[in-house]
Amino acid sequence: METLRETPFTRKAKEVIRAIPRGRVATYGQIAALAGRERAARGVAWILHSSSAAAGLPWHRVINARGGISLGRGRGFEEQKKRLIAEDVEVGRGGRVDLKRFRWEPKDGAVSRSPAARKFLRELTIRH
DNA sequence: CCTATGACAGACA
DNA sequence: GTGTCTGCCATAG
Repeated sequence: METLRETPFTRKAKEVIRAIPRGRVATYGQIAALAGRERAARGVAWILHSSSAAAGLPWHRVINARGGISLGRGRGFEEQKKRLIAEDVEVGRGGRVDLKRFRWEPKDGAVSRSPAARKFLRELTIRH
């Protein structure tokens, strides 16, 4: 695990992650979009796999776009599942979470408004 | 500048 | 549903 360098992106991404409420989850791509970088999902993953940055963040509320826990068995999967269940998020076989029910849907003001964030929120509304 | 490395996402078979 | 492939991006050397 490396130490993370503080940049505007990492700062914003961490802000977004901190804003995820207890009992809800967000995807890597969602965090990236809300942080203003629609396609930087891998950048978000980089931030989280760097323990120095994950410390103090509700990292367990971040899952992949398929609604699954991305950590491997024996490499954090069990811990993440346990933490989610502890806040009443239903986690099924293979670490599956129903995004339709547990995805965090930030209201205006919950997160800074970048074009990417606005687009994400708009598309989320359309899906409803 | 260049290469390597992901807790990714989407498209497609 | 699974497996593969490709594009993408931030960050570290």
